[in-house]
Amino acid sequence: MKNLADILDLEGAAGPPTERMLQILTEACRLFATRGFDGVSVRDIAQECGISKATLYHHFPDKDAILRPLVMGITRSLHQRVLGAIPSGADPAEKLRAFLTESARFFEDYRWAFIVSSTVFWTDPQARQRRQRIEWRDRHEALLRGILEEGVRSGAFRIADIGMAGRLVLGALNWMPKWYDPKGPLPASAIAEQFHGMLVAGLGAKPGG
Amino acid sequence: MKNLADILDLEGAAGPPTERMLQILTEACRLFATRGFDGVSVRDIAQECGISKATLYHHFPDKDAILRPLVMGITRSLHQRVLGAIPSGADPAEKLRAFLTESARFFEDYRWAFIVSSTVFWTDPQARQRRQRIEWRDRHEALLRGILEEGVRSGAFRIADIGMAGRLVLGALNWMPKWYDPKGPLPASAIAEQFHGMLVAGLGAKPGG
DNA sequence: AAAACCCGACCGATCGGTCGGTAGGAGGAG
DNA sequence: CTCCTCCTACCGACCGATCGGTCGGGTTTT
Repeated sequence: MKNLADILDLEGAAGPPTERMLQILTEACRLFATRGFDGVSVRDIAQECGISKATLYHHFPDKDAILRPLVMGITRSLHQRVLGAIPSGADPAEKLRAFLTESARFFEDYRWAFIVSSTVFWTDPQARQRRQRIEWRDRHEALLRGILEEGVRSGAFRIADIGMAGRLVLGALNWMPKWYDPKGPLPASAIAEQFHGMLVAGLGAKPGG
Repeated sequence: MKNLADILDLEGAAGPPTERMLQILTEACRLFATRGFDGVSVRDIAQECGISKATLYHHFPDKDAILRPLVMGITRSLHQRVLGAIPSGADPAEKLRAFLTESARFFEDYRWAFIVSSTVFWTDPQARQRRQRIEWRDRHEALLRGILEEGVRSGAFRIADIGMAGRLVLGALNWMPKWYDPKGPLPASAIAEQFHGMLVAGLGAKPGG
C-alpha cells in the first residue's frame, strides 16, 4: 500500500493532513473495506488508532468526514493516474492494455480504499458529494469508451456496442477486489494483462490459429 | 420479479412461509439491497410492512433470520437454475451462452435478492452459514470452469488459464447489478447475449474478418 | 501564555430484542 | 345456542447496549 496521502481529497483542508489524520484515515479505510461503513463505529476506529473517541473528533468534524476524502480521492486519483499512464501515440490495443494494467496497479497500491470506494458508491445516502464522484466516474468511463472508439475507427477493434464493451471491461476489472489475493502468485497487473489478452483475442479458437 | 418463495432457503422451517413472512422478506430484501444490512433497522422493515416491530419478531427470531433465507436461497437457486438451463448435448460455446443468459434472466427475476447476496457476501460476520454458501458458489464456479475446459478439449476455445477466464466471465456478469436499469431498452438476457459474443469472438478485429 | 493535542464522562437518539397483554377465530362441551 | 379454552397474530411499552457526537478540563509543545 503506497502512501494514502497521495490520493486523498481533502477539499476544504487548510494544509496537508497530519500524521494522526493519516493514521485515522488509514485504519478507518481498512475497517470500512472489511465491515462496511455502517458496520464500523467511531469507537472502533479510535480504538484501532490507540486514541480516544473524543480525540478522533478533534481531527474530524464527523464520521462522514473520514469517509469522504477516501471515496472522493480514490475516484479522482484512479482516473487521473490511468489517464496519465495511457501512451498517446500508441495503437488502441496498447492503450487498452495500459488502461487495464494501470487500473490493476492502482488497485494493488490502494486496495482498501479501492474496495471502500466501490462498495460505498451505491449505498451512500449523501447525494451532494455523490454528484461530484459520479462526474469523475463518468470521465473515467468516457476515457475507456474513447479508446474503444478509436480502435473501431482504426480497424483494430470490431465492436457492435461501445458502451456494452466498456461495461464488460470495467466489470472484469471492478470485480477483481472480490477474489484477488495479494499473497497470491500473480500481481494484479499480470492478471490485468491476461484479461487484456482474453478480451482482445476472445476465448474462441480462431480458424487461422 | 418472480415469486420470492420459489428460491428461499428456509432450512429448519416447519412448512411453507406464510403470506406475512413473504411480505417481510420481500420488503426487507429491497431495503437491504438499497441501503445495506446494517443500514436498515428492524423498525424500518416493520414500518414498510405496516406492522409493529414486535409482530415482526413474532415471525422471525432475529434480524439475521430475515437475511439468511434470502442470501442462502439466492446462492443455491442461481446455481441450480443455471445448471438446469445448460443443454447437455450442445457445444461448449452454446453452453457458455446458456450459462450467461440464464444467469442474466435469474438476475432479472430476483434482482433485489441478487444484489443483497452479492453485497452481503464478504461483509458477513457469520462464519457458520458462510461455509455453506461458499460451497454453492464453488459449485457454480466449477460448473463454469467445466464448460470452459470442455471447450478447450474440443478445440472450440483457446484459453491459457481456465480459472482466470472464469473470473473474467463472472466479473462481467456479477458487475451487471451495478449499472443495469430494468427500465432500459435491453433485457438482461440480451445484454448477456452481447457479452457472450464479445467474450468468445474478442474485441479485436480478426485478420479474416 | 497560547495553541494544539488529548481524554473521561456524558448526552439524546436509536439499535436489536423482550415483555405482558389483547383481539378474534376455531373447536369441543354442556 | 352459549360458554370456555386454546392458539395465532398482533401491539405498546419497555430493556440494556451502543450509536454519533459534545463538553470541560488536563497535558504537551511552541
